[in-house]
Formats: sequence, structure tokens, C-alpha cells
Amino acid sequence: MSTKAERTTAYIIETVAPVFNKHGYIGTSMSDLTDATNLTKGALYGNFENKEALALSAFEYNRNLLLNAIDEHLSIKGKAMDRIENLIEFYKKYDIFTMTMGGCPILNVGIDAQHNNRLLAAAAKETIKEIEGKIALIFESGINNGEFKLPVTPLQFSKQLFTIIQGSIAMATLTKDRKYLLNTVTYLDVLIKRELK
Amino acid sequence: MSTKAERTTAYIIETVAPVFNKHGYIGTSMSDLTDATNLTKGALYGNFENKEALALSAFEYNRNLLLNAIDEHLSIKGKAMDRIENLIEFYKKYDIFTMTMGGCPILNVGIDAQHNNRLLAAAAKETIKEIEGKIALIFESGINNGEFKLPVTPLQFSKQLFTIIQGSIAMATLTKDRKYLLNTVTYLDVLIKRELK
DNA sequence: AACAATATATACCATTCAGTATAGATTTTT
DNA sequence: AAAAATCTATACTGAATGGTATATATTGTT
Repeated sequence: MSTKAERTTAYIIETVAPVFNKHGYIGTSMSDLTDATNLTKGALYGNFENKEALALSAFEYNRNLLLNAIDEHLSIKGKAMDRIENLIEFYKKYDIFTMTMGGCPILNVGIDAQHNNRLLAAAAKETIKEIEGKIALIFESGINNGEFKLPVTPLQFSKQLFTIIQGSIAMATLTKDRKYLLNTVTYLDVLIKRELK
Repeated sequence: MSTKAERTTAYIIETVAPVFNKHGYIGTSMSDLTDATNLTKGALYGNFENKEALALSAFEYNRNLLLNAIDEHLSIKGKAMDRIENLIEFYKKYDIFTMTMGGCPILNVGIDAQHNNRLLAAAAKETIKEIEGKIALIFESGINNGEFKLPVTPLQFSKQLFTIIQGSIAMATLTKDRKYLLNTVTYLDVLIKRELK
């Protein structure tokens, strides 16, 4: 069983995560957080050292949700190609998935923190690396199984795939139009099948 | 000849634009702006109604720099395909181009303003539409000249092209690695030539 | 149930925030 | 060059900022 303190710490992170993700590090005030949590400053500062620690925990929380979802979609039974397609299907509905967290945490935090907070910016960058690595592993297994060949290294191919995905996320976010996700990610599906043989 | 007041207004916008673009609307304080301009609040508030008007003018300034550069690269002599390739070459060095303004204004302002400022968010969205339209016009002329055919409408093709470009911009920004621009935009070049015939 | 440990609420701190009134300086016009 | 118009510096608001000290509740342990 978890102690009460652990549960409130978890509650704070969950509640605070979408607020930080939406309004950014500077754009989020401590009073925004006391409003959202219905707790007082004493409670927040009792559980976290300062605003920065809160923001970092909040990002880590969203990041884990995302990485877990990616792992889940990449670990289905079947060929490597099936796993990649399953991931692409996930990104078609990425806007719905990130709804509760208030948008893509990588994009939001990464851009927001760029010139405002070193640790957050580094965390976003690190998350990208992790995702690229996960996708690359699938491509690698597909090559080793003799399932397909790639024109470039698995990591390079993974990077280009994720770049297009992140592009459609950015465009869908900036224009508030989910068609960018649907169309481009669908196009991506066609593209990969053509490239891999 | 321009009056002194017009020149200081222009000076303020130029000086303030990269500050807003880097630190965002909320992340930029009026004292940041007095520091950057070496002017006082009186001067700033004498030339602009408030912080929001300043931020809007700043974005408009960066946006115009970008749109002019795009127009320039799309209006060279030659076939439609040459113009598109010339634009792609421009985006290969986009990080250098946006250096002085502190990064891509569409991405930075669009993401930053998403939940913080309606007008700025709308302005970023509108700029995307304009760029997509400009690119679509070139594709249209290429079709009308019998230069190539497209698998989808010119605007749709333009949107997908720009999505991939914006993806490489986002990734290059988030990871501080310009290889994303080089690789993906190069890949884009190959892709288009294959798709268009 | 009583005590110790911990968690939360309250009231406060100095600082910074966007914005303003006004006086003085500088242009522009006559 | 004098007068009118405009622009900028200074000093100031009240409100909000992140953070803290401390008192009061609420836990967990004996």
C-alpha cells in the first residue's frame, strides 16, 4: 500500500502535468497549480522543492505515458512491418491520445523550454532520442529476419519516419486541424511500403 | 523620408522581434524589451498600445521576412519544378535564415501562443495557410504547363510537402541538430521527383 | 489512545509584473 | 527662431510573481 503522502505527490503530478504542458513553464504560475489541485502552496512546496522540480516531474509523467503507449503499439505479435504500421495507426489518433495531457509534450515542452529552461529542453530532446531508438530496433529486427531491406541505416530511417510524424503533429497542432495527422500519416504508410522491399 | 517617430517604431519592432520569438509572449517581460532596445517604458508605450500589440507587430515583422524569402525563392525563372527545388534548397539552410530572428516564428509563436494568446495563435495559423497557398500555386502552374501530374490536388500536395518541411524544422529545433533539415529535406527532393511525372 | 512524524494551510516576504500620469526633451511645423 | 506637436524618461500604481516561516491538521507508529 502507498502512503498518503505518496498518493498526494502522485495526484499533484497528474493534475499539474496538463497545466504545464498547455501553458508552458513560465506561463504556468504557482497559483494556477493551487487552483488546479485545490491544494495550497504549503502542500505543493512540501512535496516538491520548487516550481522547476514540479515542471520536470510533470513532463516526466507525460513522457512516460507516451513512451508506454509507443512500447505497447510496437510490441504486438507479428512481423516488424506490422508493428511499424501499428505505430502509425497510433499516431493517426495521436491528437485524441494527447487530449488529456493538453497536446504533444515533446513539441510543447521542447519549444517552450528552448530558451526558458535548460533541463526541460534537454528532457524533451532525450525523449526524442528514446523514441527514435525504439523505432530503429523494430527496423533492425525486420532486416535481421530478412523481412525487408532499407536504403539507409535503421536509425536514420527511424529518424526520417519520426520527423514526418512530428511534422504532422506540429501542423495539426498549429492549425487545429487533425486532417494533417490523418493525411500525412496515411501517406507515410504508402511511402514505407514502397521504400521497403 | 521617414520621420524620427516612424524610425524608432521600426527600430523597436526589429529589436523586439527576436526576443518575443525566443522567449514567447508570457516569457517576455516589458523590462526584457527596455533592456533590449535601450529605451524606457515611456518610449515603448508611446509607440505601442500594450504588450500584445508589440508582440503582434513583432510576429508580423518576422512573418514578412519569411514570406518575402519564400516569394523570392519561388519566383526564379525556370520550370515549376525548378522553383520548388529552389524553395527546398532554401529550407535546407532555414536554421541559418531564422538565426537572427531566434528560430522559426511559425513554430515558436504558434506553439507558445496556443493556450496563451488567441491573436498570436491565429496569426501563426494564417501564415501557414499563406505559405501553403503560395506553394500550391507553383504546383498548379506546373500542371497547367503539362510539366507534371500530381496524385492529389495542388493544395493537398502543398500541404503534405510543407508538413514534412515543418517536421524537419521542428526536429532540428528540438534536438538542436541541423542534420534533420539536411537529411529530410534532401529526402523530400528525391520523393517529389519520384512522385511527379 | 497517545505520541511522534509528517503534511498542509495561512500569512507573509521581497521582487517583478504590465501599465500609467506627468514632466521634460526633442521634433516638426509655422 | 518660436510655437505646436510629439516623443521619451521618470516615478509610481496595484496586482501578481515564486518562495518561506510557522502554526495547525492529519498521519503513521508504538
